[in-house]
Amino acid sequence: MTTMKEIAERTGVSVSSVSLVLNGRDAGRVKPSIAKKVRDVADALGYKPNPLARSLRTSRTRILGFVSEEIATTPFAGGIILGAQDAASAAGYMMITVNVDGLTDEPEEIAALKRYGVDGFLYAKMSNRITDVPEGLAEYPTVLVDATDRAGRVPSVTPDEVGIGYDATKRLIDAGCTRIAYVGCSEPMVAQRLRFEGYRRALEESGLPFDDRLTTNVMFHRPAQDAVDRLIGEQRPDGVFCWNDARALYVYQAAMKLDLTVGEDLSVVGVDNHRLIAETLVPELTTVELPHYEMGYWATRKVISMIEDRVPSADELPHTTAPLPPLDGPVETRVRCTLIDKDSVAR
Amino acid sequence: MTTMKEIAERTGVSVSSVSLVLNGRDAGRVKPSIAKKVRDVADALGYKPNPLARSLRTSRTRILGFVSEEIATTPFAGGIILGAQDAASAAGYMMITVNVDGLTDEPEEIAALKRYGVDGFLYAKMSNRITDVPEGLAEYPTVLVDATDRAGRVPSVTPDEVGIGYDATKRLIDAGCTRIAYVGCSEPMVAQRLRFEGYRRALEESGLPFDDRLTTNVMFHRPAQDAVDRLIGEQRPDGVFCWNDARALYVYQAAMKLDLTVGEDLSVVGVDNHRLIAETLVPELTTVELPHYEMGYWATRKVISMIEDRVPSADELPHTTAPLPPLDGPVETRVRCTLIDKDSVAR
DNA sequence: TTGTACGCGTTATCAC
DNA sequence: GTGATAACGCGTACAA
Repeated sequence: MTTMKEIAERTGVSVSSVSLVLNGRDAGRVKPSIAKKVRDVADALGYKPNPLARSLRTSRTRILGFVSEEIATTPFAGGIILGAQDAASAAGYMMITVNVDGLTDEPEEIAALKRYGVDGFLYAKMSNRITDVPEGLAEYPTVLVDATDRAGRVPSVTPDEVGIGYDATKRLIDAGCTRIAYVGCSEPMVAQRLRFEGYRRALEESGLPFDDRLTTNVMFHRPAQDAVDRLIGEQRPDGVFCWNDARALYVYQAAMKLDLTVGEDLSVVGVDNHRLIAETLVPELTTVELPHYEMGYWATRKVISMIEDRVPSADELPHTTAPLPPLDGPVETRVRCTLIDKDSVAR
Repeated sequence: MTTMKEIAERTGVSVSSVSLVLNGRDAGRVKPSIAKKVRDVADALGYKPNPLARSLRTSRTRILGFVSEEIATTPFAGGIILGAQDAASAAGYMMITVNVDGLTDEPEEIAALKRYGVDGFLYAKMSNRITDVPEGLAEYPTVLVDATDRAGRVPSVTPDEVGIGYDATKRLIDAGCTRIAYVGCSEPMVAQRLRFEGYRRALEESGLPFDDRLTTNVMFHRPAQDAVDRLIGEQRPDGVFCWNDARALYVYQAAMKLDLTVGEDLSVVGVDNHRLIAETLVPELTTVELPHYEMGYWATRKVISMIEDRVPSADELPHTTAPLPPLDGPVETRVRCTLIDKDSVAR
C-alpha cells in the first residue's frame, strides 16, 4: 500500500500538498505543475487512499449499514441487495449487511454497525410494510426499502402498488376481458389494499362493473386452491389478476381441472414474487415485476445524498434498468413496476 | 462515543493503563484496585473500543469480506449469508458482502475490500462448483463455500452430495420401493455425478439392480416435463429421487396425468433447492435439505480460526441446527444433509 | 506499577 | 502557494 507520505517524498513536496491535490482541493492553492506531478506519481504508484486512516480523521467511513429482517431468508428480493450494492459500489461505498431475524438481536447489531462507523443505514423490510423505524437509526441518515415509516419522517421507497393493480387489470381489459377476477391476499397488507384499489380504478375507468363475487382473498395450500377452484368454476371469469405468482399457479391448476386453457379461455396476470415460478414452472405467465433492484439502487443513492448533503447530477447516476425517481422528491417515493407480456394473456 | 482518553481522565490514570486493563493485559502490571476502577468507569460510560482506531494500529479490522457470484441473485441460498452472519456476529466480526455478477468487476471489488482492511475472505459460489480462487485472495485467509478449489489449496465446505443421493434412495428403499427412478440434472455438475453415485450405492447395498432406463437427466420446461412423463409412464417406478424440488414438481404433474397419487402409488424425494416449492406449493414433499446455513456458519468460523490462528474451544461455538464438522479437518469439508420426512413417501 | 512518547495515514489549521 | 504541525483513538515499547 503506497501512502501519501511516499508520494510526498518521491515528489519532493509536503504531505499536505499531496493531500490537497489528491482530494481535488488544489484549485488556486497548489501550483498546477506540482499538482500534475503529484497526480502522476500517485498514478504510477497506484495510490489508493487508506479508508481507515481517512475515517479516523473525518469520521466518515463510506460504509453503509444494510439492516433487514427477512431479506436474506426469503427468496423474494436478492434484487434489493444487488441494487443497493451496485449503487454503493458506483459511489465508492461499501455495504455491511446484517440480518436481524437469526440469532442476532436488532439493537445490538445496529449498535455494532455504529461502532464500525457506518455513515448511514438502509432499513429493508419485506412486502411493503408500515413500520416503526428503530430508534437507534433516528440520528443517522436512513432510508426505508419496501416499507414506509409510520411516523412519516424517514424517507422510503416502495413499489407503486396501485400501479400494479391498475396495469395488470388494464392489460386484461385491453386483451378484451370483461369479467376480470382478482385473487388477492387475505393478510391485511398495505399492498393488498392498494393493488385492489388499482384493480377497481382500472375497471371503473373502462366502464366495467365491479362485482365482488369476482374477488377472493386467500393464503396458501388447500384452502387457497379450493377458493380459487370455486371462483373460477362458479364465476367463469375471462381474466384473472393475481396477487402473486404462487396464487397464479392455483389459477392454472383450477383451469386445468375445468379443462380451460390459460391464454385462450382465460387470461392471467400475476405479480412476480418468487422468480422461480415465472422463470421455470410457468414461463408463459404474464407478470408484473416488482422493482426490487431499482428500490435498492434508489434507496442507496438517496442515503448517500443525505450523507453527503447533495443531490448528485444526472451523469453521476449510471444506467439502471429504468429511470429512477428524483432523489429530492417527497418522503414516500414509489417506483413504477414493469409488466412483462407473455402468453398467459390472450391477444 | 466514549474514548479511552475520557476514561483515563475520569479515573485519574494514564491512557496506557486504561488500555492495558481494557485489553486484559494488566496481570501483574496494573494495581488491581486501579484496574477495577478503570473497568467500573468503562462500564458506567458504556465504553466500546473504536474499531477504526484499533484497526489503524493493529491492522486487524474484524471485518470479513463475503464475495459471491450469484448468491444474492438466486433464491437458493440466503441461508449461507445468514449462517455466515450469525457466526461472524457471535465472534465479534462484521461482514461486508459483495456481489460480483452485477455491474461490478471482481478484482476491483476484492481490491476495495482489501483497502477496507478485511481480515479474510469467504468466497461463495453456487451449486458446488469446482473453481479457481481469484489470485487476489491467495495471500489472505480464505474459505470457499459451496465450491471446491481446483488447486486443492484453499479450504472449502460443500454439501455431502453422495450422502444426499444415498439417504434419499435409502429412504425410498426403506419405504418398500423396488423400482426407484432418478430424475437428475443434465448439466455436468459435480453434484450430479456424486448424487448419482449415492443413488447407485444405496441400490447396490440393498441388492436392488440398477436399470438405466429408470434414470433421466433433464433441465426445465417442456422438454423436462416430457422426459419425466415418459419415464413415469413407461417405466412405472414406485419411487423417484429427484435432483431438486423443481424436478419433483414435474414428477407430480406426470403422476397427476397418469392418475397416480404421490405418497401412495409413487413415493418421491427431492432435494430442496428453492424453499418455495416445499414450503408452499407441495408441502407434502419429502426433501433433503441442503446445509446452507451450516456451510456459511462453518466457513466463517473456519476463516476466523485461520485469522486468529487458533481453533476455538467447543463452548465458544454456540448452537447451530446441527453439530459442525471439526474446523481442523481436511481441506475439503463436507456437511451432512438432513432428510425431512413428509407424506410424499409411502409408509 | 505507572506514565510518556510515538506510530498508524489522513485531513485541517495556520503560519510562512 | 506551500509546508509544518496537531489531531483523530488506540496500542505498545520503553522509560521512570
